[in-house]
Amino acid sequence: MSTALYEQQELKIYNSISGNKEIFTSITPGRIGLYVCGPTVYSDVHLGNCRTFISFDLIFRYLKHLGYKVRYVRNITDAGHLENDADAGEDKISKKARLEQVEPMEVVQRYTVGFHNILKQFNNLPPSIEPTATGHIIEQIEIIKTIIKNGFAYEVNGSVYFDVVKFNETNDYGKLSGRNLEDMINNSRELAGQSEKRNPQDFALWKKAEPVHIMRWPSPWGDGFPGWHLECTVMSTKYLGETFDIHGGGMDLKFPHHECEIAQGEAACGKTPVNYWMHANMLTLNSKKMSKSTGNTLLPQEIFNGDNDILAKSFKPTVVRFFMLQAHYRSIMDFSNDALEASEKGFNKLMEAIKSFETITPAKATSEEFDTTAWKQRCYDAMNDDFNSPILISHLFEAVKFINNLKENKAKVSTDDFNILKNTLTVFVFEVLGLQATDEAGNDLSEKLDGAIELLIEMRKEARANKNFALSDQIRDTLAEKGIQLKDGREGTTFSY
RNA sequence: GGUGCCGUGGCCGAGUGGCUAGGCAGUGGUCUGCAACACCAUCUACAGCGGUUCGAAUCCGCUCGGCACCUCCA
Repeated sequence: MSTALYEQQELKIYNSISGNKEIFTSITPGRIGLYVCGPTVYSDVHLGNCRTFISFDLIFRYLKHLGYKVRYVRNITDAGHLENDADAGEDKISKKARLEQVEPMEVVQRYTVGFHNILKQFNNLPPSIEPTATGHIIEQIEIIKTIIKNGFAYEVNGSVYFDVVKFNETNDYGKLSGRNLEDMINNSRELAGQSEKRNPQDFALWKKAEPVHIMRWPSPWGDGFPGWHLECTVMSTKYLGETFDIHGGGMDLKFPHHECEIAQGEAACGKTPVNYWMHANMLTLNSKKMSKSTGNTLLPQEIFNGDNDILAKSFKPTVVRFFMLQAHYRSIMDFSNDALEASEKGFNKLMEAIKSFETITPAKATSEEFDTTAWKQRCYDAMNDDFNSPILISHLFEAVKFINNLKENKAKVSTDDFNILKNTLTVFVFEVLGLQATDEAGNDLSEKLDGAIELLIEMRKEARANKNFALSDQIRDTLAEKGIQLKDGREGTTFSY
């Protein structure tokens, strides 16, 4: 009988609502409900968006690795996300559809497919359930009715608003974002009397659809569409329960989005919806938040193609992923070409070490310099400390150094330790961090190319044997120009591209 | 204006009271026909000022600089 890892490990998670690292306990032993706010599919995802989803993919992967059965729900927002202020704004999807003269669902489809495609390239695992807002209109209407019945919402002119002031009398609006309602009211920029809301802090649960609005559904309050904050409450409740384990999302969603979710959940169900709130920090470009509205963005495709002025070359998705995992998910991370190039070299070093496992023959005992069991535990300790992937990676590089010493016969490893080392490193690199070896293309074309390169290496070897260095250098340099690098080693010449 | 976060060596980025983070770059070596690659070794640090302490990058205060949220945002 094998014991699940989670029973042996004490996992600590930084809970945004308490501001502390807390020992994680799931509601149901061995099972975890995880909800992460997904994208609004009205345009291409940029690299900043991707960072959040990569952060939570790491978390999802590690929880699974620990042996938890994780139900990971991540929504697709395909309606209800307003462009601007909740009163005057237009639905983002509707706007895009209107501008491009297509059906809203064409917009949704195009960017949903694009989103999936990009995340797949980053080797993100798909969530267990990926529900859409438009697929849950009925549930949203039902929960609005409940909130109204409980006295926390009111209807005005075909729209329904959440009554924040009323809610705050019995509950605490602002506990997640560390605000209090009085301050918010006092510091509100909004002018009184301009709105049909009772208070500027009130937010829409249901919006009346103006005649021009193409996305509309019938409701007890007339034709309209649901408010943005509501879908997450509805879908998390439906698939994970009224209280579930972990809710994640980008830091910028903390307020108002997640604050509103707490309010909605408490107003509808009378209990707090989430035990652990997790917020992934932003990716910056020129030390400013990557954000579509300011145009300060980078698209993943631009990096994969090297098609952007700030990039000196292209980078593989897995290298970008590695780059991101070298920072902690709660830290702001700055993007730059130099930083990415540095990560790429480190990444290659890591992969080379993994490849060289094949060339290592275990000995009777392990050199004293490396304590394999302790090393393995340090790897787990790092991840158990609020998913500290940078520390994990630093430990992986300790192993890399040891492996290189083994390769050079400067150290020895026992069979048992070798297996621990190999399994642990492989599991953390591929399963937990979700990295991918870049040269496992393995398709027909690459096999043919490899054959051709092998031939050139053979010819160069002959030339060198005959001291025809002009020819040997020509072969090496011409291949280098094509991006194929020859590496002369003790056991002969290898190559990479 | 309100609230919160941050400032670590040439670059990226961990660490929150005493123990080398790590990667990249640099330097020195090994290897090589030369080189590249690779590997080994290794240097440079905690924004400034003051305080608490036997001891502070780490705690407290002030100053300077930057960022985020308060409006759509991952």
